[in-house]
Amino acid sequence: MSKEKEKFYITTAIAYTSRKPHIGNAYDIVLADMIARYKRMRGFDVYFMTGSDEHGQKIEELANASGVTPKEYVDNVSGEIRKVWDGLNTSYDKFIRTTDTYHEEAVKHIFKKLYEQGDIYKGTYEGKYCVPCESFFTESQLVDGKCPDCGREVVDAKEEAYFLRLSKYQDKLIKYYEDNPDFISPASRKNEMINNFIKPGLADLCVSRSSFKWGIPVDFDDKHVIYVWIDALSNYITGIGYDTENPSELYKKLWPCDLHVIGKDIVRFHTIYWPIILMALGEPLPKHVLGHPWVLFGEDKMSKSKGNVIYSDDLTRHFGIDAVRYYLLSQIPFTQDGSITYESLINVFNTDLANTLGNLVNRSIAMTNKYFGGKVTAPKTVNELDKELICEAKTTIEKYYKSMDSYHNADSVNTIMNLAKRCNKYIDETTPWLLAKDENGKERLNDVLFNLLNCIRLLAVMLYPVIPESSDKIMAQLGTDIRELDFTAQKEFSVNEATPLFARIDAEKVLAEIAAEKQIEESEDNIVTLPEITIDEFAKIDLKTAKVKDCEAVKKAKKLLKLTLSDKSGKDRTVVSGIAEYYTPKDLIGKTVIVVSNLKPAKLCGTTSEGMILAADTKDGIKVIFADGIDEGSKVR
RNA sequence: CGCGGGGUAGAGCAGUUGGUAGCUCGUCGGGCUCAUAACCCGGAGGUCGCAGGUUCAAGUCCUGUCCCCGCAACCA
Repeated sequence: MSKEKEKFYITTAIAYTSRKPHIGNAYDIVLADMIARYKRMRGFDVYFMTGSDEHGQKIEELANASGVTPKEYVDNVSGEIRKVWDGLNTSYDKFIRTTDTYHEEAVKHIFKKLYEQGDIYKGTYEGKYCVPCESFFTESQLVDGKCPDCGREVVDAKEEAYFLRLSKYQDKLIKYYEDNPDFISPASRKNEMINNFIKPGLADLCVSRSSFKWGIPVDFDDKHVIYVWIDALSNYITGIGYDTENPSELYKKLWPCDLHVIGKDIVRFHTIYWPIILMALGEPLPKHVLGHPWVLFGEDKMSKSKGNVIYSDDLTRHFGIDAVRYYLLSQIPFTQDGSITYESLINVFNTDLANTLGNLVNRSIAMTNKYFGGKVTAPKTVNELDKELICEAKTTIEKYYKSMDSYHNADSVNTIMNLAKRCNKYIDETTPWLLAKDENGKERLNDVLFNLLNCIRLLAVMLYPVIPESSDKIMAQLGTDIRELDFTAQKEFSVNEATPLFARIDAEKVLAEIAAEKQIEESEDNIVTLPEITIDEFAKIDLKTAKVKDCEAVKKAKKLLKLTLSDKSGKDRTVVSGIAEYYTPKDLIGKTVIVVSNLKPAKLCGTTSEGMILAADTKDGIKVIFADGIDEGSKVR
């Protein structure tokens, strides 16, 4: 307990408050939590910060759509984020919100300082502008040189905006990379940054917007709000009391940050923009950025529109917090994307937690109670089998330190579980139940059980960062609180009653439960009630039957089919529909469908669509509504 | 030729600087009974996407090629 504890400042990315985070978003903080708990265990004075990113156009739009103010909107979602983080038993010290007053003030000061010293300058943002849509587009966003939203002509336009001079710091940044080879991990991400962004030359970054209001205003030019880069990234310093004039004691103690834990999609912002902002401020750079992969659902990226989103509270309700943490921390690879499914989670839970670990703890403690009334003492002799076990325990600890220190979380867990398996094997090798039957076996039996319990103690300690609650339970059952990772630290055990840690999960039963829940949810989703409309409003929609004369896939598009429809009006109608995943052209030709014929034409992937055909969203995908046998061109109402 | 990631046992993954191909689950067979139908041992199963090249030696380096997945485009 020295006063000179080394500090360790760790952060997660701050979560965007557009909607409730799913399990993939939560991976970020669970991973950071494991590292934070580990570092505390190793005696560091840890400061662990997370939070929510609450500004931007999208929030403004979402708030409008749900009829609340942006602040009300983000208050709600930020609360949800905290609930999810807490529901995963994460041990953060501070939760920052970018709408916190101190943050907003500090960001204004940062922006102003950078402007005054010339690192931010006022320039013009040039692009293509669609007047009716009031939107800017880049050349690459245009479809056939026209507005991607409405298909109309766009004009060259300029808008005032503030820019951050990145180019000025380019060489310094490269030098920092060279001097600090460990700055970015995994290493592959670093090459990506250098090759794709730095080498081609850094373009100055637009750091303000005037197209929306929900942001921190530029205090010397109130037409503009500060865009996400400077706002969100600055949280890492404002959250610990940075300000351009009088940074806090906490800031002086903690900065530079030891580790930013972030997703691979934002590595660029944290390894290029963020260091440059800091260089411009004259502050030291973070020591390490860890860009972790994504958690996919099965093969797919989780997304609301795909309907494959998994939320951590659903998972913890069924399987417990530690099961979810264990899965994330043991099954997601270091560099490439990992995947989660209910089946795989149940499988890992049963084999690792219930069978290997839970059963080991249970059988060992049960035997100690049964044969010795719960008390065993350190052995006086050590035989070959014991030596092997103890040796394995020692190398496990070394490997554990090594993989944890390089943030290879899954490797660490794997290493620990191997020791648990070794313990199970030790039981087989030493056959305690036979020793118990032999009057002369008592002393040997004591030794065996002590060695076992002591290894289990080491397991519990090492697993603490992964499954803190279960780790504490194991320690409680062992009746010890000695947390040194040293085999000799423990001299005797007086264990408590053995109660199962993880009850095996009946996969079929639980999967059926989940499926049932999901169905209820979906039917609730389908009952979404839209505002009432009058019959006159309905009459504005011109629905007609039409025959599919021809159909082909739209080139360059995965989801689109181009249909040529005949409705007796004398003129064929082209409709593009996003059903290519469910229908082939052959399925549709000759069929009669219902078409919304007075829908405003739109251009999709270069093809103009003059209407839309009716189809139902079902849990098995999209089903076109056919009207075979009805004369084409009939009015539908 | 839009950008990026990947193709290693049935499934999911490791394979550091090139030197006899590993792990988990599953599967088949055996053992044990302290324990949560758990635990332990053994077997089967891979020409490391394909084709060339460099090398005494390539999953590992180089070239070409095929396929898959993200992003972008797109769900009228």
